Amino acid sequence: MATTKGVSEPIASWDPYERGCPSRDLLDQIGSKWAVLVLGELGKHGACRFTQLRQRLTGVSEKMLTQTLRTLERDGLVRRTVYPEVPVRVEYELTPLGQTLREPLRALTEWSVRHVTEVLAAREEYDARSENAG
Amino acid sequence: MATTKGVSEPIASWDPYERGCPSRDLLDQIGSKWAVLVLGELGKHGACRFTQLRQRLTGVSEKMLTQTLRTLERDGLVRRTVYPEVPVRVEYELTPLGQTLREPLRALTEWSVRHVTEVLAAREEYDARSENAG
DNA sequence: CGGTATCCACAGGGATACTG
DNA sequence: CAGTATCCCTGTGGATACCG
Repeated sequence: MATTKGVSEPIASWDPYERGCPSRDLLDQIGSKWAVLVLGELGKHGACRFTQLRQRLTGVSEKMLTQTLRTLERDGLVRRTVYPEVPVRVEYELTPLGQTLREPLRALTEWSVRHVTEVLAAREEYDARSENAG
Repeated sequence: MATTKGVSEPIASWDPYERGCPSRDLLDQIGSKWAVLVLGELGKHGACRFTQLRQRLTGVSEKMLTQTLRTLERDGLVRRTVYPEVPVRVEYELTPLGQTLREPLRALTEWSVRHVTEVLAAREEYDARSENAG
């Protein structure tokens, strides 16, 4: 799972609208389904354990939660701390870098909550028109 | 192709952290790879034609661009206007609802551009440590 | 020009079982 | 508790060809 390191890969551009641009890939990462939710949870509750996250993010599989946390840790957004107790305890929390993502992500989440009814209405109208035209 | 309309589906919750919540799905939609970029382009340049978008979003296939635009149109975020000329001209632009997404999305995009170097550095460090640790 | 239709490969992601 | 390993299926998304 070492993923491609790409340390010496030529960087075509820093414009996120260009393919192969690191910031476009990054944008894709942090905007991904579970990353948004994990980051949001850690932003709201502070340090969380694995099981807490799994319970709060209804429907996430262990595999995806682990995978998401590993990626976030690798990207320096989340810090993973192991407490060598028995049984072992592991806590996840936002790094300072991760903290800087709180506000943008919170804004996006709030948008989706505030405007979901409008979107739902738009869908119904679109579907209704498709039937008539269709 | 009518996708599930889900008009009468029971809504479990409006908390985006709950599975099956419409706002969580919506968050997933607007955060998706191409939707972010399409919305961003339309936010920057105003009305755009299909071919313009395809050229600016380097690497997007016609299929995905069409699919993304259809979803955004159905969600009421993008308006599609057909000018019955020969050859036909089609323009896409943000609706008022879509406009309200500009700022949150711009903030997120800016974040990824501003912090990409830190993330890249974090990855190298993480990978280096993984090698040492075996 | 601006799509739609079809085929196909592959990765994302779920379910389950097992381990330090 | 906090994962890892495995299997397997679906959806994503590319390539190609054709239509209004």
